[in-house]
Amino acid sequence: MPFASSSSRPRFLRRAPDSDEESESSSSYSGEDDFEEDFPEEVVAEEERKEDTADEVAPGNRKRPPPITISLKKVCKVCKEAGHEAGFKGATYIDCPRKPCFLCKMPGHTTMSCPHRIAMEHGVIPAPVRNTNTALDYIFNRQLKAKIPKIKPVFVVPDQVDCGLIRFHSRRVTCLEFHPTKSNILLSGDKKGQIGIWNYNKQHERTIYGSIHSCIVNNIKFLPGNDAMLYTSSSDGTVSCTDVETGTTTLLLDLNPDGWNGAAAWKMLYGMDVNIEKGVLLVADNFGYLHSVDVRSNVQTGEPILIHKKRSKVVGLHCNPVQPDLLLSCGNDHFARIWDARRLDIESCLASLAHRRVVNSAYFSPMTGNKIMTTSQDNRIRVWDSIFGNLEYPSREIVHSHDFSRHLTPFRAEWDPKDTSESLAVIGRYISENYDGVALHPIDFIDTSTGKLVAEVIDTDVTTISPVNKLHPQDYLMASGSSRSVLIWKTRQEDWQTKKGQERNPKQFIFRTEKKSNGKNDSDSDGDSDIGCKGKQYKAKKRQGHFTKGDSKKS
DNA sequence: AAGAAATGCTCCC
DNA sequence: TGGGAGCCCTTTCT
Repeated sequence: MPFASSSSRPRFLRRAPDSDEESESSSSYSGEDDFEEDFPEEVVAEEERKEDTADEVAPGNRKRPPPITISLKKVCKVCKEAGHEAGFKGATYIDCPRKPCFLCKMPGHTTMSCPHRIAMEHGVIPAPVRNTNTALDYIFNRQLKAKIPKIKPVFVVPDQVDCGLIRFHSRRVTCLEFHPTKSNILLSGDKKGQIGIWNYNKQHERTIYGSIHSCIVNNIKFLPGNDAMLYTSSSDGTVSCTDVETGTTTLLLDLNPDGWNGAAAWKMLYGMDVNIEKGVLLVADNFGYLHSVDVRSNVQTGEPILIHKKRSKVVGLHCNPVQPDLLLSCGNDHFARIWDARRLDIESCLASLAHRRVVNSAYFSPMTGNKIMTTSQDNRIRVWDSIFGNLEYPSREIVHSHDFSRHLTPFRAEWDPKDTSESLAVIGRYISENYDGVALHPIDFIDTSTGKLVAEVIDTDVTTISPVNKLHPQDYLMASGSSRSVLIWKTRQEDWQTKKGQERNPKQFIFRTEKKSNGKNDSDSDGDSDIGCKGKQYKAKKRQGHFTKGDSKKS
């Protein structure tokens, strides 16, 4: 830095007793001389500036670049106060002690010492038990309880990467869907509006449709009985129907027919689901309204209906798998709501499930449709065990790190569609864990009936966060979207729980696509297939053959 | 290799 | 009731 030549050598240049390489790099600077001559006095240490500013600023209003301040004091980058530091130390993140716990959001402790982090049951908050003795309880006990399996099956967790397309998309992945009939086909949507189609058993059978949407694809859905067409909703305000084979697209709904009239007027479509009985596609927008499209005539039916707070985003819609007229919605007004689709108006809401923050997703359980699971930005997964019971409070709240970050696709806990006990859920984790010196973000499998963490799935090739995860409806595999990449995970073996330490099978392939900016093809050049940037230590460990997945993690 | 950008929700007035 | 500042574990590119 130019201060090196200024007449009075500032005292901060002296190497502090515990300082490291920072002052070295300062003095080695050989910057521009002009700058140095013109503004030598601008560069001052923080403490000195406080004393001198009055004299310096007063004479004239000479146009000057903003003063550069340099301090070697330890300053927390989170709360900006001195005396402590927060951030990564190696692969371990040190919390700012002045902020509430990053996991459970309660003050008085940090993430490391959070009781929910070390709890056996992964931080379940039991809800009060209420015996309401209503007619609904009677119906539940009489008609439904017997159908719920008593013995819990062994959970099967897809725990190792089988194959993947690194940087398949040009922006982060926002949604995933398996093809309903053609085995091995994965559909993926991204933030840019592109839709990827990939046969994950064949590395090179993949396509990107780039002109269906102009921004975030929020949903990809197939209609029962029609495996040729995919339906997509997007933040460009449209619903489209696309032929999987040809890519030809029909526009079904456009909420911005007059184009751009400013951000305040732009409508976006988030939640989407199909009411099979009625043959309608339901979509919800960022103004609190529900729209429906008849899928036989491909025209909009009825008027939009306000189902959440006006001008708030409705991010999720789900039709009950057993009773399609039962609709579940959720959104930015901190509520999840149950509706009778035959009578939709804001007064006829069957139940409003309150949350402390934005609700990212709300799903009925996949088989009986009798449970509800929601993911909220207050770092809690909530489960209601029976939609016929008392819905005032959830049956359980499971503390889990899936915070909001504007740079990430919102996390959504999803049911395992193959689990007959309707208790296994999958969700990506936001905060990292130090796995043998490498910070990784696992994909968590949670038994929602107990809150127990069944498995935390990692792969050393995946250093980025995986917010989008989809379990296959029939096969024991999972697709995940992590940054711009898509991956397929399979189970190591049937009884994976008992043979944890066994050797991994080699991956089929991880195909790394070209960097798009300069056209330089760096694939296969170095053999590294990291998809994140925290790779330094990881690469070093990998070269030494140091890293095995069975290793215990540090904590 | 440090820095900037992208950009959604909350809080506060 | 709304506009604007501010923001804790990102990821990518320069």
